[in-house]
Amino acid sequence: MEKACNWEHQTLINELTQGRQLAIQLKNQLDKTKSPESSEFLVGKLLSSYDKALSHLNLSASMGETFPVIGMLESRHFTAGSPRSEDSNRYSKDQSHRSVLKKRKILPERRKQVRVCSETGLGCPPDDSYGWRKYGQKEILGAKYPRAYYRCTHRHAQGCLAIKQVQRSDADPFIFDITCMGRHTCIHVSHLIPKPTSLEKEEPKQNKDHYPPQQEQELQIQSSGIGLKVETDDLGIREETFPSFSFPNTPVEPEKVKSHSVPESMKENNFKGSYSPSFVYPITCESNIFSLSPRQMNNFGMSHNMPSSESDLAGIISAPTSVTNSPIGDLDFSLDEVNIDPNFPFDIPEYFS
DNA sequence: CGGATTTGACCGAA
DNA sequence: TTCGGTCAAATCCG
Repeated sequence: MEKACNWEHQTLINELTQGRQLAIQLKNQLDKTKSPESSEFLVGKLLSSYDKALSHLNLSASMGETFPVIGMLESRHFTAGSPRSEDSNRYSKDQSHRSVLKKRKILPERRKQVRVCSETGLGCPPDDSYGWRKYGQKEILGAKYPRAYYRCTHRHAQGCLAIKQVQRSDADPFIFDITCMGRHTCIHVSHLIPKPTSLEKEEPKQNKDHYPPQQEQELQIQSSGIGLKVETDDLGIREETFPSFSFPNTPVEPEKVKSHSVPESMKENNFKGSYSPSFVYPITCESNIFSLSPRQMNNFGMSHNMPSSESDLAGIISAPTSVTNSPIGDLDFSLDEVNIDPNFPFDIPEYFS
């Protein structure tokens, strides 16, 4: 843990240092009124660096309140919100109550940023342990990417009023801003039942629907740098395995990706159109994936999608700055109701199309 | 065939 | 009037 803290500290310094250098470059560019494209690229990198740094800070600041991280770095910002008293009426079919239904959100709101670092992450938003049903998508003014609206699968069956909004960050397409509102009141079962280690089978939907409410069951993921573990309050620590993440591909235009400082290796290897549906969201590209044993990699469902050569690996490992250097290795992560699930079955279908 | 997603339309808040 | 959130019909998918 100590090592991880040092590493994290070092990474933080690196990120901030890099951000500073980029800012200087940008300043010079602006002085010389160079091409806007170049400036945009630098701004993108700058934002990315600061995002990561802030993520680290948020992470550090909330130690004890930990994050589940499967293939992403997550920072969380809780925002105050007043209770949405009329929420239970909002989805009444009675059109005469539409004025009530359309009330703007007043549910307690939680925001977090989730970083994904595989190319597939660009296609889909991160998922958590709950079953979410997408009910809308909207272009947001000033945002490059649309916002997707999800509500709990069990809304009708169990009256669960949890909803969430997912939007890709403008500054860094690897970051999803997730806003969760309401609490899950739905009952899931068997979340903690260890799943078969074979990840050849992908049944994320089924897994998703059987997770217990997180307010009742606190999970902690521990990334030991060797493997990931999930710690539950009542079951202790168990080795967690992750189903391969399966979701439809949603290509991101290379231009956009480029402008957001995606490492060359990822662009070359992954952005040429053939995304691998079962690829995984590694905890971090550099710090965790490559410390996994082959078996563990298999457990992570990435065996057939991992870079096939050492050069590929090196390419990714040495990728500049950005996707993430976040060494969240020895951090403890816990789940609350809006957290990402360790199983993280990125099965939300095509997100941004 | 049932459940999930897509997407245009609708509506209220700002 | 604009924008964001939701509805619901159409469509997709297993």
